[in-house]
Amino acid sequence: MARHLITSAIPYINGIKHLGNLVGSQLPADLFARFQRARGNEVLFLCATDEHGTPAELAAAKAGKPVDEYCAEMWGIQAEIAKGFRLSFDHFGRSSSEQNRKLTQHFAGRLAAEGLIEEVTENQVYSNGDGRFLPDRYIEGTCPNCGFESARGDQCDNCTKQLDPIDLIDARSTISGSTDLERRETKHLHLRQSLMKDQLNDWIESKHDWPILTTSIAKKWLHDGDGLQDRGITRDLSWGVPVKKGDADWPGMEGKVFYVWFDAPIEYIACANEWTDAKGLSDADWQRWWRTDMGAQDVRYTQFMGKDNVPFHTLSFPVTILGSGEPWKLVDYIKSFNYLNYDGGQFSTSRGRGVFMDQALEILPSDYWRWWLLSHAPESSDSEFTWENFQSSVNKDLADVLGNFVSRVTKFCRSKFGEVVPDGGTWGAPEQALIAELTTRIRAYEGHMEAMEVRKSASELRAIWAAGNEYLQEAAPWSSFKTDPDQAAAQIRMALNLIRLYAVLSEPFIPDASAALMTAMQTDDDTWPDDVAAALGALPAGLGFTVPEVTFRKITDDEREDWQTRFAGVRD
RNA sequence: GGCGGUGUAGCUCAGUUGGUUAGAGCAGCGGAAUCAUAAUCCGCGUGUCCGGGGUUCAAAUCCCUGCACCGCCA
Repeated sequence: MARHLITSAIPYINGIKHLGNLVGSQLPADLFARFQRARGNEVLFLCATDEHGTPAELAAAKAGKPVDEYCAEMWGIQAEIAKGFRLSFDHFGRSSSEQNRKLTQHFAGRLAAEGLIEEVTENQVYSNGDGRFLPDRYIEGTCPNCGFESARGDQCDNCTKQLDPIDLIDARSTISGSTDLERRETKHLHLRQSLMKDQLNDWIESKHDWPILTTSIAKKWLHDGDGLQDRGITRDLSWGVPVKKGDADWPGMEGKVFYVWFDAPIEYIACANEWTDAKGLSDADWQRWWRTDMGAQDVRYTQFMGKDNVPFHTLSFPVTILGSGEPWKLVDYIKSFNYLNYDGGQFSTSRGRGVFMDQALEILPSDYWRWWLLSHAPESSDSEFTWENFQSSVNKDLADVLGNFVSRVTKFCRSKFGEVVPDGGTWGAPEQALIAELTTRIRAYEGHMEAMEVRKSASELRAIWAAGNEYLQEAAPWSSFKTDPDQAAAQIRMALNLIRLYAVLSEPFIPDASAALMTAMQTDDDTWPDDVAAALGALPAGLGFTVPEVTFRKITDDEREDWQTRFAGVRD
């Protein structure tokens, strides 16, 4: 039995994510996790919220709440929505956890001991009005170059000139508007990534089977310009993991915290510890997933993320892992995704453009979204969501091809044989041909799922559904019933078994519908069809079933038009 | 500005290391069937593979160049 450690990029805490975020990491990760579980493998699937940093502080301030309270609340909301989408995390953690605090400090201590951390004195802008240092992008003023009035501290959006915040005319804090700003010296820690450039390069170069998107982004950052740069890993903030060297204080770093990108990926590990703590398990139970000296040597670790997260996962986090000098599990495969666009433009969190996860669940059950998003996952390039495409895909694939198959089979059986798997008759050439085709297709499906070829998997699954309709058309039990009821019984018995088979195969994509079909067929036999012929005999003659309610309803033109206008505008 | 990505049928997209008449799903057209959520099944593609050069026996696929759209710039 293989062991799969699977993580999805952790979503930032300040608000509800849109469908583009969902399809770029959590959803395909869930697909893979569900598939591996269905194959009987051991899976630990983790995700969490990324909670630290200035945006969280500002969002909390805007909501009029203490930041920890705000984060706890938003975590609850995100966790609830994740459940709504049936994301099957073994644990949904928080980067602000005690476990992550300790582990982040531990890694910092190890990296310091390995000579990978450098203390650097910098000049940064301090706002007396806010009582804090301000990151460049929270400073605004008039551009000394072009006179643009709301140039940001790092760059003027009008003339694109790179700026130093101190050069801005009438510089002010965008947080409070205060103009009482000054330069202050402050000390920060830099992670010396550049020292590990060659090691990282060798590692990336060895990954021939990774998506080109992943390796090309990693190589760009490794080799662009002066090559991989060291990065500051601390900030003058209060909301974050306090800077410590393991358990020990870090002289000169009092009142500072680690920068989010340092502690966020460590949460992948800490999350496993949160999981064992929540379950009342021992440390050994999470370490066997994360420490190659404590049982993780046979673990295969796969990460899922959008392309914007690739640099952190291919370079920064590996520096933390490798640089620690300890036997932590390094990622084996990084599956990255391009962006999903919305109706001719980008999804926009700030402008409220597009469909957000909570809104999606308000208008349709999760299976509809899961199917469309996964079958259109932006794997090779950016892809696009349009309501027309969503409507036609969902109606055709789910309602017509799969849903109607279930309907026609169960209703025909009910009218001719009653709500029970009919007895009599035997398989002939059409059945053997069907088994042969399904065997070929199911093996292909498994291959694509194993390789995380999401779109290809969806397309193969759809073909497997269609094969049922093709078989019915050829067997025509409504016709054979008139002359040879036994033959019709064998044919419909086969068709009823196809429903169970489809439920098992489709579960990673559409878990709710799958469960409903299993219930309707009155079975809990979810054995994977390694032997297709045997799988098609799982429901024996005499077994009762119920005709399911409409498995997938259709999206009407009126609904589509309504949603189209509703989600084009601005979200409150 | 620098870097990167994308540009293939009306729509959404496949096209591995260059190699037979460039493919799938949807939409459209024609037919079959009537068990079913008017669903299903079968058949049907005269596409400047963004434009222009080049390499090659052979390019959607490699090189140069132009255009368009998009993203990133710590």
